[in-house]
Amino acid sequence: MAGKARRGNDITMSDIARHAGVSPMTVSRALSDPASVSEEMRKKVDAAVRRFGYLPNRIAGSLSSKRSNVVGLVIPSIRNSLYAAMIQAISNVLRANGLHLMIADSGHRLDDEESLVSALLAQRVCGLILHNTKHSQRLRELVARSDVPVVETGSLPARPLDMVVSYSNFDAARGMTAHLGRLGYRKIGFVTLPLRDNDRSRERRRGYFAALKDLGLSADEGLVLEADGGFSAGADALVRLVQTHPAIDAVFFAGDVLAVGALFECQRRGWAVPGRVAIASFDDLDLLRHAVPAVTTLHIPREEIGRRSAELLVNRLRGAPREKVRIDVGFEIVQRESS
Amino acid sequence: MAGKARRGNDITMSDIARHAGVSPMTVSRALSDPASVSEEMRKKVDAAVRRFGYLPNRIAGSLSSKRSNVVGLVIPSIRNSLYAAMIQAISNVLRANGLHLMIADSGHRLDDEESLVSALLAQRVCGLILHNTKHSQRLRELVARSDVPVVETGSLPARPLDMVVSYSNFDAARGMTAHLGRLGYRKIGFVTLPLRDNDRSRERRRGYFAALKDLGLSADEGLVLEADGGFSAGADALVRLVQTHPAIDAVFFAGDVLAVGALFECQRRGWAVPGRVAIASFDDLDLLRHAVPAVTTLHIPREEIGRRSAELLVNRLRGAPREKVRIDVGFEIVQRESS
DNA sequence: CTGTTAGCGCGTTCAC
DNA sequence: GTGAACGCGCTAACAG
Repeated sequence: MAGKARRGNDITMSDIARHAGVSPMTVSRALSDPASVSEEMRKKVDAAVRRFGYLPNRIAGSLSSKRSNVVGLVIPSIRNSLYAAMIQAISNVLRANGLHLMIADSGHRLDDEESLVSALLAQRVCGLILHNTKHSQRLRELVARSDVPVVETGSLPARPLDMVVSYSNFDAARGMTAHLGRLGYRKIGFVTLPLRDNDRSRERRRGYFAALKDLGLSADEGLVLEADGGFSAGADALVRLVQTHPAIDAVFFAGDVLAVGALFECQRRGWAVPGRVAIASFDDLDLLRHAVPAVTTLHIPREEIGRRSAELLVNRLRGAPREKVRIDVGFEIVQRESS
Repeated sequence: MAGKARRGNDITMSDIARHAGVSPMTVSRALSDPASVSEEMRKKVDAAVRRFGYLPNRIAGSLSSKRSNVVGLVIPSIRNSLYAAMIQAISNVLRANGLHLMIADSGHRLDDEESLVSALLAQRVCGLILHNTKHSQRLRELVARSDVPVVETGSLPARPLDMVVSYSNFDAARGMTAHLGRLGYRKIGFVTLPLRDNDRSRERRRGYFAALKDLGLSADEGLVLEADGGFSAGADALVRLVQTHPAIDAVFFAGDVLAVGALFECQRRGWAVPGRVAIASFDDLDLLRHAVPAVTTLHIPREEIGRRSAELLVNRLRGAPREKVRIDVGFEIVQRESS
């Protein structure tokens, strides 16, 4: 499946050259590096370009120069506002540097990630950003062979492909759990997103247990629930926890909008937050700040992650030496009214 | 700014051909149309491909065949969950058809849209989806000359570039206002997103006024407020309306999360919704269904818009005749507790 | 500063 | 069913 890119009578660089009375090479230079050409030539070329509405063919340019200006991005799900801030930041940085963005959605599936990366490499992207750090073996080989700079994000892997910009899911979850402990909560529930094929979720759960241990609280598997994303899932999880463990005094939702769903459920049932049960969330959605009560959460600098990832790629493309970079952007605990 | 796409010793089709003991042409065929090659050849080629981890160079392929497999998408803002559902749908359809997606963010600026489209056309995308229907003259020329299929969305323009898949902002806003009238509300406020460079916002406002007229209600300019996006903006707008027009009994928020911000503000102030003031929103964010009270809103089938837009492109690329298509996907009024 | 030559890695086209 | 020749539109490398 593919389509004609343009009709037959497309205007080429030679056409422009002919009409400007110069060589194609001069046109090429006038367009890509105007300073390298005399003003007279430049004017002639510019005039012809405007007159015919010439658009250079970047495909041909890329093939010839062996350099592309497209960066590939693979994310687990486009439909997740968390990533939107990151993508926006990536897009801004790339654009400021004349680069373009090709986005692919892996749907949280590892094998799909592999085929997407291979498709992106076939398109000869000049860099890759992967929001995922657990990869198939073949993906690792593909990437290694391609010699394309890669930034991984989403977590801090033990064995990075190349560069990494992320925060530690373990530290963050541990930090929030400890925070709740410090506030005096003693029976802290934990609701996680699906753990399968998702090391980010697993790290968060590990962090939760580590903090319990630090706090000298006993780990009760019954206080941990796995939930799909979404408001209802959060609501259901909260209700189940409260009903099965009436002594519960706080719940930490380690994912997407779960906490808000739970909060709404409390409003519906008239359970005071944090009076009956405190609520904490992961990720600083705008929503959380404005909800009533405002929700305690972890602020992950998603925008910064995007920006710095893109900047690292840009630097590499500009010739920065190939060295492993590992940036931990950290996180922040935002204490609000819900805890 | 651009980067080496790969190191020098990249494997080419000729390399594979040599090692498989066949001609490059056979490799090409074995990969793009396996059925056109004898099983023996196919096996030899496949073996060599796997052995060397060969990845065809789609850049070269596109240049040679004059067909690309990348679709360009321009949206006003990546950071807007409304578009996420649409993008996801587009991405799914394209992927199922072997196409890729290049995303650009115009930041709601018309001149940026123009330069982005021209960059995408330079990349020789095989199709374009534009979430915007008001374009610069040069953009219209660019697109016309390129002969690339285009789908516009976001509203139903009087003078489409090519194909259109959208709903009518006018009809939707009018429908909701009429709905509020039918429910008995008589002093209906209206909060719009910025009107500048945004025909979608303007259409919505027109729809609001048209409905007031239909209802025989007087149009009071003081009941109309322009607000930036975001929760706070919605909250502020509501408070201002209620304070300047104490008799107000409903407010229709024609944009993004404004309604939710207002609802939260009501919770904070103890204003009953819909007792003191009814609230209606535009666009069926998940959030609205789960808020307390659940918010009356317009359901715009964003996912359908994305899916059908992509399908139209795919059909064209498959050879469907070039005819103007205009699909109105409609909308639905979702009556909930807030009105 | 400008032009010439020679590819980039494929697919189209036409022979066989 | 397979191969050889040619060209896609541009840029690297070198010569002038």
